[in-house]
Amino acid sequence: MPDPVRVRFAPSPTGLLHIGGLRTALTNYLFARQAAEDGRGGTFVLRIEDTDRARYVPEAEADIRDALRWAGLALDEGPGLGGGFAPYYQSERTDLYREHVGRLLESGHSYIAFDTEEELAAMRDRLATKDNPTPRYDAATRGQMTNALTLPPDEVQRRLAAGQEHVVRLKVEPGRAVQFEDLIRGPVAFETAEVDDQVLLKSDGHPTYHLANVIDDHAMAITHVIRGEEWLPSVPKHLLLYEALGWTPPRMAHLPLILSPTGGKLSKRNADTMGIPVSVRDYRAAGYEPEALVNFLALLGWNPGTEQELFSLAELVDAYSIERTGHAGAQFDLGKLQWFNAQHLRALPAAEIAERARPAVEARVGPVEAGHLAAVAALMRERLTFAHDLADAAYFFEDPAAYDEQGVKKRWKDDSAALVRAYADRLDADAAFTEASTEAAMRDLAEAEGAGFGRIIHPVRLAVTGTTAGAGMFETLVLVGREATLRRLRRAADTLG
RNA sequence: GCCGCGUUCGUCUAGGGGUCUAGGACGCUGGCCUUUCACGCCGGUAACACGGGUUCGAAUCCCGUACGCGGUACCA
Repeated sequence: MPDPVRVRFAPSPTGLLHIGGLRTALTNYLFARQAAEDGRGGTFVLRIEDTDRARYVPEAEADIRDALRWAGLALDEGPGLGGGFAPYYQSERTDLYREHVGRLLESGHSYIAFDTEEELAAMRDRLATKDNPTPRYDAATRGQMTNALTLPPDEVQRRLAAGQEHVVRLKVEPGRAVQFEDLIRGPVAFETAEVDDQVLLKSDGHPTYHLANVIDDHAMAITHVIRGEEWLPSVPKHLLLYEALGWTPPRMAHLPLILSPTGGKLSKRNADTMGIPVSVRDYRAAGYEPEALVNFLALLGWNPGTEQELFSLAELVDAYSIERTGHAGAQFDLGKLQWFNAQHLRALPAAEIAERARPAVEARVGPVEAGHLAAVAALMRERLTFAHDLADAAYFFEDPAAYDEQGVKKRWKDDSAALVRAYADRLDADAAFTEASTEAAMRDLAEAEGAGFGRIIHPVRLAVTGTTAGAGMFETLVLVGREATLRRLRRAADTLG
């Protein structure tokens, strides 16, 4: 019986959670949930990889949690959530890393190095050529550096006793092939000659990503490592570490990257110039529904093999299979995300759309009554891309402040004022004021005046809503209400002449 | 430069030797519906990077080239 499935999302708290990070989290979440449904365990762990104190941003963790919660990705284990593998902050696991570094030092799999940053830079400068612009610290060069492999043992001891700053490096022996089976890409192979003597323990005493990651994944019984493709090149380092520590590595899956709409890296700067949000917080602020973002992200680089495109999170859990993930980077298409947004939005109950639209609507027209707002949402749902688009239909709550210029030019004729006034008079006598009665009133008027229906309905819409577009005219009138309709009709007749 | 990973409509993708005159979705577009705008429905546009090979047969397998992306840090 295989070990119960445990996966982790291990962000570094260096800034706001990225769209790419959310995708990684989502994939891990789906993998865990599906395993859980199949009775194979399925624990989704959050681990905070705060080993880079220089880039540490205190607010980042809260942002990450907010983003996950908003997206509906519930955690099973992590800081503050319990689980038997605490602490979940790497900054609190330093002793564990030091202990294992001690083992690696003893077994000869790693060594101490004293080179300063300047010395490393000097080495690279000295060794760099046109054909080899970035020389590595590895078997070929370490003999020229200042480390426990080149210094006499007593000198090493003397320096350590004197408190000289140092790092611990992984001793990588060339001449071996390291390979593994990626869940998404299949067999991937590397030569150890291409792997550098990676720093494992930094001079500030903190581990690097590679060390902490391997130790924690093992210590936390992680069975599947699912992360972005940018990590693929560091897999051999990790595999060598697992081997040196005598551990069985977890299964690994490297997700294709999310690219900018033009194919490049979806960096913050890059995205900004294209008007694309990059942090989850920005998507939220822009009015994207979490269901839509999740659906869109899931389908970026993955498909169910059927023609279904609209998925809820629960449906994704059932349909997901990591083997069906594509291998190539996927360009981000904001237009398609917006389509997903419209689809998910209109699938919501009217009352829910109303509540999601409420902040934007109230910012525009002040407090609105829930029932009325829901009725407006029900009428307008098919015309919305974002919930906040409902605020554009402010005429349901207040008289139009202006009339669409183009619309007036096109629809407001010489006889419009008279017809609108006449229609107002008829509605004045219409006590019922229903969709049927208001429509009948207009048809009667059209017939009595010998005017085309369009001669009346368009000016009426302009008068009542200030625009030329919108839902059914009579449904709109009923929602606007009798008093407001009459007032607007007469006012438009006066002001537009 | 080197290493790794990729490459089907503009974009997301289906497809894994014959069923591919390459399917779906977004976008764009023609029409229908509707005396508004949308929605919906019907239609159109548009792709197997290139060159060799294997095979009776290749979008699918192999090799090479080109191009793209990632990595090449005491960042993750």
